[in-house]
Formats: sequence, structure tokens, C-alpha cells
Amino acid sequence: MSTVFAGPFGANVSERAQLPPSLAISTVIFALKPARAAGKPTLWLPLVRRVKEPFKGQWALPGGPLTAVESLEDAARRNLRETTGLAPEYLEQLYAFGGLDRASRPGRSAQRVVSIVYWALVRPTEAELLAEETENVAWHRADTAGEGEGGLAFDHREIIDYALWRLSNKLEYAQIAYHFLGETFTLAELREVYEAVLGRQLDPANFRRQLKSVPQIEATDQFLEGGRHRPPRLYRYTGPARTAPAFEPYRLTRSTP
Amino acid sequence: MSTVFAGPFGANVSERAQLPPSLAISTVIFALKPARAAGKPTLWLPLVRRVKEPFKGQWALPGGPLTAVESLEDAARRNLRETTGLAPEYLEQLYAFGGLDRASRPGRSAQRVVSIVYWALVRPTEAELLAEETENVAWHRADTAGEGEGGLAFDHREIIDYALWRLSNKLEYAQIAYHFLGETFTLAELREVYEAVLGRQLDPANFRRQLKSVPQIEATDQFLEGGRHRPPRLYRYTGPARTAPAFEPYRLTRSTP
DNA sequence: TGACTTAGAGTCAGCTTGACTTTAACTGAC
DNA sequence: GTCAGTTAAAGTCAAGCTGACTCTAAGTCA
Repeated sequence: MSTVFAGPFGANVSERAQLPPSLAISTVIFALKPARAAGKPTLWLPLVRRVKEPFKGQWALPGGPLTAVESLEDAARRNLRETTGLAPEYLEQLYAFGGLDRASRPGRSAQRVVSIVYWALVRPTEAELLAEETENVAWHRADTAGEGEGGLAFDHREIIDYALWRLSNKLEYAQIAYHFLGETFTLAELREVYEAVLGRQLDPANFRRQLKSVPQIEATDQFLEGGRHRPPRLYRYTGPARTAPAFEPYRLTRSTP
Repeated sequence: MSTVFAGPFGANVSERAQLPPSLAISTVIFALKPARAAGKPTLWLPLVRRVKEPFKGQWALPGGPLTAVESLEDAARRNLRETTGLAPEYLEQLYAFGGLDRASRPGRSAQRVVSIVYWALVRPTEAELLAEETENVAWHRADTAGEGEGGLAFDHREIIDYALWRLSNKLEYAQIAYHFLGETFTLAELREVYEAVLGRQLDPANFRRQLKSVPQIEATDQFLEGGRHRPPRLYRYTGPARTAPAFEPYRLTRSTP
């Protein structure tokens, strides 16, 4: 490689502030995990422990720099694989965070980092791949991660809060709740996803009625047996996987009567 | 400045592909402009002509590189001021585009550029500041810009289409349509904004009924006179300006009955 | 066999929506 | 000054959706 670019770590501290911002990719990975005691499932996400300064020892979102030869989404996927072993089916861009001092501990300065954050929803089967939590990779509750541990690294607590807010916006969760579940699921399981995301109870009968009007939800002829009650029917989601900026081509069409 | 960083233009072509991606900010600026003949207003946006390769001579979104000392939104504002003279009140992040070859003409290669795109809605009074169109800055219809001119530079046509789609998503336009209008407006003017964004006619009576249930829309005691008909009442939007990731702090609150 | 539990269908009142009608208030032509 | 024309703004009505609730079906467990 040529010598014209020495990279951020060839510069000393006072020079770093003058360097162009570097680009990183991070990912918020949500999974629905059953509560330990007889409670409702809640949202969890995997975090990795920082092994370098700044914020060494604190928990952070999985992420890393963007290399020159991959698209943003590819970078997010590669990084997820490397840091957590996960390969989520649903992955979408969330937001680009670029505040001036988000890479620095308070009072110090470091090179400017702009993070493009993706979010993913994973199924229980995918989440099990990360079952072997290590000392440096572990699941945390999405709503309380970092509490009592001196907080998360960088501005990652705020990023998670923003992701939770986006998730609970109806337009979003209505189209993607299925990605938390396996290939087939009962309506009660789907309702629990909604309840965990929205943070409130839903009427089972009304929930059923509304979902019956959604053509992408297809009844199978299978039933889930083994419960101590009437076996519920299994359903399947047949809509598109919807990753990335999936928008219908838009043309202004005026209906002039 | 130190010599350790020579910048992308110190490298030759074959080396550029190996450089870390550079960061740029672009902005899609929508304004509602009255149609020439007796038609409905339509969406327009200002474009600037490329004076350098690649895509020299073609129209592009206003934009430029991100400097080290400004936040993403500040960079968008500064760049808008410099290229178009506009200072929009409403400015929000749209999406980060980072495909591998979006900075290259087909068949050639150039340095990788990641663009963080903002969008703005401007009022007619703001838009007039750009009334003096020059040879290199001009308003274009949002839905047809680039047609018959060999297309827009880069992937900017796709970016505009994505912005139009986002704009027409109900959750968004319902909260921001007022930013197209002046401080006070009639319900008919507001309805025309909705009609231009949605591309279809709305029933005036039903539109009025729905907006009366929105507390942020406040009736003034003024009326717009001068028309050849009954003078309509003027209204005012009293809600928040809503820029940047404005989300209500989110906590999972479980209602356990 | 019968109590218990959850699935899943059905009922009903209240609210919202789209289509439409009616009345109010102004201008401009005659 | 009157009337036709135009748009504002309110009202009407049927259809559809929503939330709260009841009722029946179909399994398990003691």
C-alpha cells in the first residue's frame, strides 16, 4: 500500500482532532428471550466488552470499522459474524450518529468517529448460536443494559433507546414482528412479541381478528401440541423479508376527476 | 498541518480504491411551488450542476465533504448555505448511502464515498431566497428531475425517489406538512400540501374534520381576504419544530393487571 | 369423568371514515 | 342593488373498524 495515507494511529493526539472522521458500523441486535420465572418474554441484545481504550472494560454494541471493499450492509453482516457469530435474516439501517465527541471519554479527545448503526431482529434459533456467552460477549436486557455497571461505552445507551423507540413505532413493528419468531408460530406467540415491544397487554380475541385480515399471515394445517390445553394452530409469514431501503417505486400520479 | 495525512487527492487512481471511504453530506430540499398554469402546486427541489468530474455538467443534490469540526447536521446546514443560500427550519437525516461504486461513472472507478443524506422542507418565503437561479443552481420538479437530460449525477435520482417515498409515508407527512407553509395558512393550503405529497385529491370537508381533532393546529382570528369568495380562516401550527432524531424517551413499562 | 386451561368464534356499542348535502359569506357582472 | 358564481364551513348518514366482552371447542391433568 502507498505511504500517502498513514491512518489515524500514525498521528499523535493533537493531530487526531484534525483528521477526517472515520467510519464505523455498529449493530443493535434484538431478540425475544423468555423470562426466567413465569413472566412474559422481554427484549434482549448481545453486547461485547471493550478490550481497548476508550471505555476499556465496558459493554458496547458489536461493531467495527468499514473497510474499503464492502457495502455498508455487508460490513454490518461481516462484523456481526466476527464478533457474535450471528447471521441475522432481518437487517436494516437505523441511523447515522456523528456527534463531535462521541468517541471520547468526557474530558479527553479522540479521533472523530461517525457510526452508521444497523439493527437486526433474530429468531430464537439464531440467538441460540450465541448461547455460549463468553466473558466478552453476553446478552443484556435491552431496556436496562448498562444500569449498575457504570453505563455502556460511547453513546450506545442512547442508540439502544432510539432503536427501541423505532421498533415500537407501529409502522415498523407491524411489518417485522415475524422476524423474532421461527418459521411457524402460534398467534399467542406473535401476540407476545407485540406485547413485549409495546409494553402492554393486548386482547387475544381482537388481536386474532386483526391478524386474520393480513393476507401475509397464512394458516398452516399444523398444530402445536404438548401444552396442557387445546393445541393452537401454527401460522406462517409469507411476505417479503424486507431488508434495506425497501420502498415501492414512487411516482406522483394525479387523479384529475 | 502534519504530513501524515495527504488526503484522497494525493493518491493516484489505482491507489484510490484502497483508501478508506470518505464521508459526504447531501441534502434533498423539498419545496411546494405553485404550478404555472391553473394547476395544483407540486414538489420541487434545487439541484446544483457538477463543475468537476465525475458527472461534470450534470445536475446533482447539493452536498459536500464532512469536515472534522462539525456535526452531521451542522455540515448539512453549512453546505446548504454555501451552495444554495438556504437555511431550512426543518432538517432531518434521511439515510446513509454507501454502495461500492456510487461515486463512479459506469466502467470507471473512483474513491469510495459514503453519503449521509439529509432532507429539508422549506417554506415559500425561504424558497424565494433561491429565486435568482443561476446557470449552476436551479429548481427542478422532484418527480421528473433528470429526465431528458441524461439523468442526474451519481445515484441521486434513486435518493430523491427514496425521499419522496419517505415523505408520503403517513407517519411522516402528518407531522411535518406545516413546514411547507408560512406561519399562518388556510386549511385549503394545507390540504394542497397533502394532495401534492400523496398525489391524490382529498375531500375538503373530511379533511377539515380530521384536522380539527389535531390540537397542534390552532385557529387564529384572522381571515385571508382578497379572494373572490368567502374569506377562509387562517390557522397556525403550534407543535414542536421536530428536527433530528426526536424520539420520546422510551422505557418498557409493563402493565401487569 | 370432571375440573381446568387456552383456542378461537361471535356479539355489541362507540368511534372513525368516505361520500354527500346544506348553509354561510364573499366577489363580480349586470 | 340584485343575482349568479365561488369557496368556506358545518352537518348527515351508512359502512367499517375497535375495544370490551361472552360463549363454545378441544385439549390436559388429577
